Amino acid sequence: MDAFTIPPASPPAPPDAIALPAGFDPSVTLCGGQTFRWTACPDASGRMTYQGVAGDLALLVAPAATGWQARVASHPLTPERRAWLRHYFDLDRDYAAARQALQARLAPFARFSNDLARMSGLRILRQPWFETLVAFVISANNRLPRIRRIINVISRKFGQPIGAESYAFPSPEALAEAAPATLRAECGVGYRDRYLCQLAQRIARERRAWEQAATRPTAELRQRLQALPGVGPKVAECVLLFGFHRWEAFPIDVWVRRAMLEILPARAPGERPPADRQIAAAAAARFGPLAGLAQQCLFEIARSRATIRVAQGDAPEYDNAALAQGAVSQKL
DNA sequence: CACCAGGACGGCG
DNA sequence: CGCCGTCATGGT
Repeated sequence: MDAFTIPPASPPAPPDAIALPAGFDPSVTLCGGQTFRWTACPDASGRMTYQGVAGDLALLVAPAATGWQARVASHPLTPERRAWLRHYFDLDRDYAAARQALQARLAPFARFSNDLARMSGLRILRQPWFETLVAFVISANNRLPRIRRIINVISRKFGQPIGAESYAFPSPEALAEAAPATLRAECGVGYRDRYLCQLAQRIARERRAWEQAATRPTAELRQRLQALPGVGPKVAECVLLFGFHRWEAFPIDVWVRRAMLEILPARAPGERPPADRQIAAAAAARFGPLAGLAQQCLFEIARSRATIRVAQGDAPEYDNAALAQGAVSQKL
């Protein structure tokens, strides 16, 4: 037990719902880049609510008298399901303490330090690892809206129905039945079709070994993940963080790479941009066991900066040609 | 139309 | 090891 596993004080739990901690931000947590199974939709009175699937439960996150609450829309809320939801939302971790420590580590970087306040309601969900694995194989060279669509189509075609209009993500065995041509033509996974077939068949065949692997040290689990088809360094880190909840994992994608250029020591003009290995080392040194949370904050901050500028019709905020030559964009 | 996206893979020097 | 072209698909 470390300093970040102290149970936080939670609002009183209603009998038929889970109370989410004060300050919880469903928009950045459920509709950001870590899960692809939630959609925001206003209710009859215009208030924003969030519908999603977690495991084999259909959920509704809605505003309550004090903050947000999560209701199970598909099943009665038994004590077992309540415990499962507490685990899913990671309620036994003190995010206030983690955030405070992260704020201190980012204090030298004013722009991040300021934007970090907007991420105060971000939590790292504890998602089922097989779904996470498949989702982030699909995420490679892809965009968030299309990833969400693909995941939902796959669930509808191969997963168990939950209630009227929701579907659980398929088991490895169920997904292993899918033909590559079906995944490509009907689910839109593109060239990732054979990765997904091989992946599902292998996990189904090695299911017991993978349940054991979940208890192994991060370095070993990382190595096993990267040996899977379609799983490279970045996807492996995402599965470690979001599927196995290893907070020392630090996924480096285009957004995080751009953000970390601000944190790494300034380079001489013309010097090559840092390799991912160097970025990872810098992240481990600066963030340590908070690397995963730091990464998700940096990701959401960098991406929100871009969408704000796009919405304002401003020029692109990142000049990729300049970045390739080693120059940091002035607007970043 | 070109370019990009939560990259991975195979081939090459 | 590092680099580089390629890989579907859909949105700007």
